[in-house]
Amino acid sequence: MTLGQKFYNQPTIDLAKALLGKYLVCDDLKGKIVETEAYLYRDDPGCHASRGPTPRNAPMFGPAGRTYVYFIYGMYHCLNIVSGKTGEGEAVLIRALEPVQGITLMQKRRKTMKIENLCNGPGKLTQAFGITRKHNNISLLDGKLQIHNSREKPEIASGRRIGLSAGQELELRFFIKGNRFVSKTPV
DNA sequence: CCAACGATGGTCT
DNA sequence: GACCATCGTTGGC
Repeated sequence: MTLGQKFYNQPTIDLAKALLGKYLVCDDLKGKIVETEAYLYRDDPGCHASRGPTPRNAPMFGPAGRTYVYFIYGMYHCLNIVSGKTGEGEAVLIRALEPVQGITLMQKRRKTMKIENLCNGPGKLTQAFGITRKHNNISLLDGKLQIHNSREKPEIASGRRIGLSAGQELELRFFIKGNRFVSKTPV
C-alpha cells in the first residue's frame, strides 16, 4: 500500500529511519530500502540546500513527499525524498535497496548478475531502476515512483554520511543492522 | 583484500 | 575553473 502525505510530513531524521524496511516501487521493479541519509536545513553544510535555493536544488524547497533527483559526477543520479516543511530545504537520500522484484531487468541495466551489486549504492540503485532527471520533482503519492508500506520494524544503526566534504561529523546515515545490501559497513 | 585513480558533465562562482 | 551526497578498474599486497 502506498504511503500518504502524513508519512512524509514527519521530521526528516524520523523519516530517514521510518523509510528503512519500506519498499521503493517503480513499474515492475521493487526494492526494500535498507540505507538512507538525512540532509537538514539548519547547521548542515553538507546539504545541497544549505546555501539557499538554486535551479538544481529547487525541489528540496518544495513540499514533502516529492522527489529530488540530481546528476552527479557526470555519470550518476541520486534519488532523494523531499522532507521537512515547504521552504526549508530538507531531504532524505536513498542510499541502498535490497532487490525484491524485477531482478532480471536490474541485472541487465547494471551489467552484472551479482544481486548484492545491483542496488547497494545511490548511483547503482537509480541505474537499476532507470531513475533519471525525468523523475525529478514528481510526487511519490500518485506517480510512477512510489513508496509502499511494510510491517517490518528493522533494527536501525547509524553512522557518518558518505562522500561529503562538509558536514561529515554528523551521524545522519541510517541503515538496517546486518543487512548485506547496505553500501558500506558501519564506521 | 585494499587504496588510489580516472571517467565525465552539470552546476555554481 | 573548481567542485561534486559515485563507481569500476587497476595494481599493490
